[in-house]
Amino acid sequence: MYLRVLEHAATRGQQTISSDALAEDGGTTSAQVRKDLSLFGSFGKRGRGYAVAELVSRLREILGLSREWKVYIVGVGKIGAALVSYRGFSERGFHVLGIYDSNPAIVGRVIDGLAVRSMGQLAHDAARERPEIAVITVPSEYAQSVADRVVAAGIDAILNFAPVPLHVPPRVTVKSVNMALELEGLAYALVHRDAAGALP
Amino acid sequence: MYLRVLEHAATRGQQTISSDALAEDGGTTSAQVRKDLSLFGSFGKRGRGYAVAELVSRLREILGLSREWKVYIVGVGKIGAALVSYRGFSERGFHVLGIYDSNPAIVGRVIDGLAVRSMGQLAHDAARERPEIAVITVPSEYAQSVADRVVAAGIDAILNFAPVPLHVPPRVTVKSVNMALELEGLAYALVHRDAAGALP
DNA sequence: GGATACTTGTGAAATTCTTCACAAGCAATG
DNA sequence: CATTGCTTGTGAAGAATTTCACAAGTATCC
Repeated sequence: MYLRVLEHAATRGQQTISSDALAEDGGTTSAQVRKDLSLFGSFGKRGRGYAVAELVSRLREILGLSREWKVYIVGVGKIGAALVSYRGFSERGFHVLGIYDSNPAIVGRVIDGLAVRSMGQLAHDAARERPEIAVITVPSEYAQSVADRVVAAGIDAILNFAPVPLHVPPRVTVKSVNMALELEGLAYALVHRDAAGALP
Repeated sequence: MYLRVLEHAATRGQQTISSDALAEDGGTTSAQVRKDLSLFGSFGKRGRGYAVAELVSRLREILGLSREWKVYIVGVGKIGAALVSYRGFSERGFHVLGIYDSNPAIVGRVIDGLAVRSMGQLAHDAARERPEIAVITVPSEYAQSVADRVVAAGIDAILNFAPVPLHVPPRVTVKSVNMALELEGLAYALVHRDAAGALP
């Protein structure tokens, strides 16, 4: 998130930025900013703040964004298809090079220049292309079994859009995006907004 | 998340569930489950566990899911369009009744039975239809100004898909879904998986 | 009906995260 | 070159969250 704020500051031609300004734009506090950054090193100058360009490249390095990542998208429903051409991925060096679906009516269809491959090919393709990340956008009921296949294919990172927790071996990292859950959080906030001590 | 696990258990015909089983399926610990639920009351029976059906309805009530919520989607790009017909929303009582875009080439197009309305209509429509929630799926650079318009239209809850923090008055609740950020978290995990003390 | 096996709810302890607050460094100013 | 105004980095304090651990309640079995 800091990286995003910093990049925005850079496009405005800003040379330096204080922890206070970074906090303001990022929706946190200056102490938090300084503590967070101090985890990785000492990037600022007292009295001046942080050099925007330098901090951007440091953060890119730390986050692992100074290289390309190969991504498979599994599940070509509405969401999956939308993600294939999502700017936000390619902008950050995430390169989608394979998309998969189990539905024969969808296999072969071309989306954004990429032909949908059949699930059966996944293990074989992965052995050759060695993608690091799989995005799972299949219905909840299939999410776990798809995750198992992805893991078996040697992929160690999963971005899960299904609203169920996935069980994977410890070498695999899973991050989940759960839109319905967030909406439910909003419903909760709306119902309890007047009540004292609402859940954060 | 508990609700989802419970509903799954219910479809299997399960009558009761222990905090241990709930934790296992939900990816947490039994103590956490009990503490979480105890915040809202005492729903279990010692020696038995929780009655699945009862806990489901209690959680639905607590989360504010025992009613319908009216939702506007603002920004009909790939993601926005995909969300219009996203099952996960309607299944939970979130009813999309208006979709908006500023692009005249898109306004009027029908998606899933719903005509895209122009941004200019938003305030007027909202005064009549009184939606509770707005989903913002516009490019980052417009997200804040769209949020301002949504807030001005009297909507108090925002689900933000743009990868920037939104600044809103305190009466408004914002939840963000940040797919690119999660992917970056995966990249970080991959880069640091062998290093000791990786970021959680 | 007593023994056994489970399981909750919850204080207390442990851990993690956030905020405070200030010494120390840098830049601008006169 | 001293003075003033900012700003970082970081120990220490404070707050929040998670885990531990166990008394007490429930069901089952013989």
